[in-house]
Amino acid sequence: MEDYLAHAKVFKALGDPKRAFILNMLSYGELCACVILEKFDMSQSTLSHHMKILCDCGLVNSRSEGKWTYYSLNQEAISKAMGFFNAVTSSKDNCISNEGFDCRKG
Amino acid sequence: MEDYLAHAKVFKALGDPKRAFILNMLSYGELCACVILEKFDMSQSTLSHHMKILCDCGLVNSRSEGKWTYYSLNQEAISKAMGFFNAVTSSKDNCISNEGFDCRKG
DNA sequence: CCTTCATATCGAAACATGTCAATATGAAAT
DNA sequence: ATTTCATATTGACATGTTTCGATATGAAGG
Repeated sequence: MEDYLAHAKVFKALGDPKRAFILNMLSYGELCACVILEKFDMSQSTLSHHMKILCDCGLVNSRSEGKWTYYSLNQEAISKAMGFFNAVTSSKDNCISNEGFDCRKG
Repeated sequence: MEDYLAHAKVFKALGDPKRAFILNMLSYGELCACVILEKFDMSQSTLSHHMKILCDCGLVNSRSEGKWTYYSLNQEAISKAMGFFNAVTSSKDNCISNEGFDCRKG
């Protein structure tokens, strides 16, 4: 279940449309917080809070340069999240079937 | 931004480790609610609530058969969620660069 | 019909989240 | 040194989520 905690933390972060949108913005390259802020109708403190959540779950990296903070994607974390979906969609032909799970047989 | 609402709804659903685990259980095939319930330390009403969230976001289909309810994955919804990650990770070489986003040039 | 069983819904309590204004921090410029 | 600017943190409030026990629904079996 611990695997699922890490995955769930990433999905929880993306569970807010604004954060999902920010992730997409960052797919075009590193961005300064002030630029991201311009695209939204939200306070500076709220954006800072959202960026912290994206960083804490590992999806986004931050880097300070003078007064500015730059954010970028962490491709490895994104690959891990995709791995969850791959595991879910991959064929399970070699695995134990669901017959053991059938409630009419218990 | 509407795209992100749909995506965010799916991610929000997976933002709970129990629901992420249930999705993985379903990757092995269709399951009866009563069987899922056995794997968790939660009340029946709580499981019903979680299954509703997984169904409402489209990730899971449900089917009634007599007294039982069977749940299964909706592969299309899963593909769409993967599409979000693909969009984020794919090369953006042909797109507008981030130069227009640079806070030092405004 | 009445009971039993599986699931859904309701109502309430505890907890988490999103948001803002105010304030703190820390770097750059004057 | 002082001010200014970008960002982070704090505290407070409204809203949403998770959870349970209790109750409702609806199918199957006596």
